[in-house]
Amino acid sequence: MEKVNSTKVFIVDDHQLVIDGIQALLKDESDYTIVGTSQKATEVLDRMYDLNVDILITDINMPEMSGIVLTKQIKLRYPGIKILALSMFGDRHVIKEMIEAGINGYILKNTGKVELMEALEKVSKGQCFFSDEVTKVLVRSFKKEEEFSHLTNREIEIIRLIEQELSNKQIANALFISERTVETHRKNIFRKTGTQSVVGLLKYAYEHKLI
Amino acid sequence: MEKVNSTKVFIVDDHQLVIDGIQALLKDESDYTIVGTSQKATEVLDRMYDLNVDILITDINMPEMSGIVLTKQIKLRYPGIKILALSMFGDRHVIKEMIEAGINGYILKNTGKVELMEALEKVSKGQCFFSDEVTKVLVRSFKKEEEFSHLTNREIEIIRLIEQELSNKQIANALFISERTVETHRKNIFRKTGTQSVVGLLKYAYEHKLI
DNA sequence: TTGAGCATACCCAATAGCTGGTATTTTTAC
DNA sequence: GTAAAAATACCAGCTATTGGGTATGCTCAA
Repeated sequence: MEKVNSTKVFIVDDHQLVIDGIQALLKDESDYTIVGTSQKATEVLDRMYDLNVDILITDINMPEMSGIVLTKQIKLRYPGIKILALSMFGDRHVIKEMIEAGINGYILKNTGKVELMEALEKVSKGQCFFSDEVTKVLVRSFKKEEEFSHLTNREIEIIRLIEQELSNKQIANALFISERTVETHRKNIFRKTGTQSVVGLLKYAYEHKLI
Repeated sequence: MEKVNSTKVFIVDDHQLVIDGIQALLKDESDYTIVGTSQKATEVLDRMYDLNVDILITDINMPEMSGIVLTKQIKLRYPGIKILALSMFGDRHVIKEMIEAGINGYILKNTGKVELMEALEKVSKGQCFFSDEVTKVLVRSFKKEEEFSHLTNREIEIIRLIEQELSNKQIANALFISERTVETHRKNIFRKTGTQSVVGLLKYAYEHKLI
């Protein structure tokens, strides 16, 4: 199993089955050796110390510590480790944050073995790899670049107050502005986020981590 | 690979990686033969026809058709097929619905190979298998049985529709009841949950895993 | 210095949602 | 077989939200 020139891979995912799955997929690939796995992002940092890991495959949505935080920590303490993000979703903001955190690749869990191998190969060579869907999001994002959904600070502040169950009047009092102003902000918020109700807005806010 | 007495398994999951993973895990287990896989629940029904499947492993959260609907359909048309549900979450209501739909087992994706094998073994024998976490939910549910929030099924149904951003009128249309009835249900829901706005209600729903 | 973007503010009409009732018919449970 | 619980339905009135606008200072950058 251990091979001198093989790439050392470490897997972090809170779903053991995904870990086992990837492990099974890579078992026969002598180019890759899995040197460790973990269900908790929090314990990964210390385990990196003596393993000489080449590629860290990490889930993004994990309890306790997200893949984003983990990536930042890893890149800070072990800049040599390449990171391949593995996620259920191709959310624009998450992708953006992960890229800013310094990932080398981003694949979705609905991709298969072939793409995983391709991703590992590219990443191990120092190149980048993104799933088609992720690339699509990137391109779209690049084209419109915030154009339609750039919420101002004031708007985000108001979304948070809405989430606190304040009515327009209460928000107006809290911020020392007129109720009319709050109404205008709400209108702009709905327009920018493409939502039409508080419910939709809050789902948007949760998704985009505004709250 | 094909073995006469081996149990025939079919896997449905919208994440190809999970499929590949399970496939890899079962590759060396001669007791199980994977006779097919699919990323779309909608196409599974027809493919069951001549495969003589023993166990269907199905994800629950899938686009287009949920595992719940799929289970019901399968049980209707192929009552002999055993169904092992595979999910990210141990949501009380989903578990309940799946059990009502007739599943034989329910495991979480954060369980490993050992548990998967155990589950397959029990299910293939006609027994049931539930992950520890799922069992815990079942027991808790049995003990308190709605005690603290005793929302009725209808009420929960309505909460879910509210979460889907439907207005009272739309909910009324969707459920073939009068708008007045929906209003009454809403009143009762607010009273029972101790909330006063949709926002509060949804937070309550998320906390109590009603959604 | 001019224009874009932001925060502020107002008006009006229409719609939706909330409050606090009452009441009938099923269903379920004992 | 009866009583409780759930689901259904209606009314009236009130408040809040929404969507259509318009408009004024202010700041910052081209």
